[in-house]
Amino acid sequence: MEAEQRRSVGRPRSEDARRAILAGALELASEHGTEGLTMEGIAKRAGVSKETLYRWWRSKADVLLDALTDLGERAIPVPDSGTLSGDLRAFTRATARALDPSTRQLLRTLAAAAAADGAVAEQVREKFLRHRRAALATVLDRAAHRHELSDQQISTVLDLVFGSLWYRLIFVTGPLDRAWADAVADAITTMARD
Amino acid sequence: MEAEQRRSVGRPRSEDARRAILAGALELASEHGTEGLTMEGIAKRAGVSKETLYRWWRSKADVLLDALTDLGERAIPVPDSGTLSGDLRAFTRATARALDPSTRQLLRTLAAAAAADGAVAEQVREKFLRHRRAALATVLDRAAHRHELSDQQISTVLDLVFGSLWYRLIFVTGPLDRAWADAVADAITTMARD
Amino acid sequence: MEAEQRRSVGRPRSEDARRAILAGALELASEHGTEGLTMEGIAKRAGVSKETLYRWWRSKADVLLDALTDLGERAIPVPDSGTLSGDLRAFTRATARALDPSTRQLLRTLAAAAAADGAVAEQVREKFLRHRRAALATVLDRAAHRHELSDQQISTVLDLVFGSLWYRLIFVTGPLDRAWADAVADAITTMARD
Amino acid sequence: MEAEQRRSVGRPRSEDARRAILAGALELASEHGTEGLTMEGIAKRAGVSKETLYRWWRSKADVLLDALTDLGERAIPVPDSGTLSGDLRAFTRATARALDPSTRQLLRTLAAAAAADGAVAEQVREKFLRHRRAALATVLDRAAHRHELSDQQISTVLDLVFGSLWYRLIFVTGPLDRAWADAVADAITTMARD
DNA sequence: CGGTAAGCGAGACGGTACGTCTTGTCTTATT
DNA sequence: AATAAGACAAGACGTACCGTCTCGCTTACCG
Repeated sequence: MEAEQRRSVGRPRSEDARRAILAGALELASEHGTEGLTMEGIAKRAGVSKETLYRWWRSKADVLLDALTDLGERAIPVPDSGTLSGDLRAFTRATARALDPSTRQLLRTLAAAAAADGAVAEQVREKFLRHRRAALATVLDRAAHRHELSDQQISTVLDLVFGSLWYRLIFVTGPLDRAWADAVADAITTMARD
Repeated sequence: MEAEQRRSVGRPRSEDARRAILAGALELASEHGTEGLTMEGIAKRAGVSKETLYRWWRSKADVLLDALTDLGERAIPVPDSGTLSGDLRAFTRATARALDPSTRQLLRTLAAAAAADGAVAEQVREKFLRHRRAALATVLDRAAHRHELSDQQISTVLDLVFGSLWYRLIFVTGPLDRAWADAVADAITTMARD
Repeated sequence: MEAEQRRSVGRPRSEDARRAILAGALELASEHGTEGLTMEGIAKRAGVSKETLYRWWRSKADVLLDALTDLGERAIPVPDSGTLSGDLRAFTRATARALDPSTRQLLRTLAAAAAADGAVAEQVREKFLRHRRAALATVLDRAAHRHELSDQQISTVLDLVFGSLWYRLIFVTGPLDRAWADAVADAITTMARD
Repeated sequence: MEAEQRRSVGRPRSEDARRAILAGALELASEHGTEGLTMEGIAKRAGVSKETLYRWWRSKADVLLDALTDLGERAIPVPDSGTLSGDLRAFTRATARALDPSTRQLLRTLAAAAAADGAVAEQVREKFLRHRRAALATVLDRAAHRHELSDQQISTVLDLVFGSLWYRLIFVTGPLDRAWADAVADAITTMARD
């Protein structure tokens, strides 16, 4: 509807440029982190003029967020083993498995941007964290229906699980491996068992 | 010993400059966050030349960490109410109480620096996080002795509690108030009750 | 001829656009000089797309010259008082009188373009200077017929008179007023009197 | 005096950088004219940062003028043959001889800058034209003492001679060679002869 | 009278230069 | 030897025009 109503006037936006920019931003953030992520660098990597970059995005955080949206909206598998314990383990293990080095660098860059600027933090919440939280919330809701967990606990558990994850990611207080996944899942399960 | 052996030749280091720099860095980080924290700005605020700044510190993160060391080493009260539940509540509540707006800005700036650079993350861990973890670890150790908690759970609980804290601080997923303090304390207590 | 041979197919060129562009260019050059004369600005002022501008003119100098053609081809009154002295005074005085502030700005802009680019200089010569030189040459030719002046001197005198004019216009070494007009006319007259 | 009072504090200005910048500006202006003279290009050619450039000069016109000052202050030989005719010929011929292609390009660039900006025009007058006018004025003064010329005519003659020169330089209405030099010198001489 | 083709507006695009800012290093004279 | 003062090379910032491009719409003519 929107697209049809907004009959395009003028040269249409280049989809190639858009893709190259978002891909370039992801690459730079993955490879060189916050330091390597500059508007100048993104433009160069994408073979695009700065003008074009600034026409569509206000800042590098804006570009990065847009680039991560796909990744953010990618369907997150919601395990359903019938027990909270099983579901939690499946979720945390899958999460740990997804964290290859370049993804970690990417997420650290994102965290740095969020920590540096409240407006970015809000965007990260809306465009990125929300989907992950929703996936885990589904699991927890089911557990609540089975009376394995109280409703009030759900949001606290969300913070505990994701908090632990980002905390380790940012400050590297320990590995984010299968051992971590199981420890967190077990801790929450124990907590839920009353 | 060290000081006496290193018989100083030439002009001694200015203690005034050192203090002014660390104080200035804290102010700038508290007031304007990552954006406002520049080596240039710190030097100006402290009435000191950039040369002096770079002679003693390599980067702004280095200055900030040094400035935060006092704050980091300030004795953290370790509650002892006789129960894990009481101690946890006391700890989380005290923590929440300490988080006035400027401290939050400061900690967010610190988190941004750590997320951006692994070397900084390590320093933050060693010089800052360690003390807080040690304080909470003392509480948890006591609980372990009373068999309220298993030894393996301790490090997981540390991550859960501090993870939740920094997660909220960075992404602002919710307030860090008394309600948060109690919810986290209760969750951990429930978990420990087997 | 040309127009009839080139039987137009398709939409005819917009005369409105052409006029608006030339008028806009003159205005911008008069008001803001070289600085304010940009293709972007001309298009905007004329309410025309850059495409249209570039379709018909290659550069701003091109537009400006075209815009000045009317002014260049406007009949320049050739005085005929019967004496070289009278004719010269009439010519230089009329010239000085025509130089209101916005015209000066315009001519300075033209001079800047000519000085910056030899191709533009040639165009200025052909489309603009030629007419003025022809007018003065007529006066001088008559004087030569009356033996007030030798034929070889004519081109030198042209350069002296117009040189003095542009020199003052560009470098502002003095006013271009009636005093100047008379001084130049008298100097040339004296020279011609052998 | 000045230099001794202004005891330098801080790192002294780099004389190498200054020279490289002025030389680079001259080269660029001589080789590529107005088009090729950019602050970015000067910095690059001089192996200097833009910061340094902007620290000492506000604009390219400012740099160019500074670069031309040496050339402007270079002693201009004042001929003294005893007759106005001889002196004038010597002066105009020497001037024409000095105008090699790269100098012409340079002067055209200067004229473009002056025509484009009144403030630059004033600077050009003060720092550049003044010396040339003074040299010719000396010759004319001598002629006035010999009663070959009236005092009032002097400034007019200055404008006529230099006007003719710059007019040909900018608009290329004819060559600036020995023939031009003699024609102008003769015209002025004739004029002076009453 | 409907097809065809150039003109036109809108505006995106890759570039280049602008003038400013911060970084980390350096070179002085002073303390 | 440490300091303040401040110059320096490097390079990113965000903006402005450049000249080109790609659309869809308009306006004639020509068959």
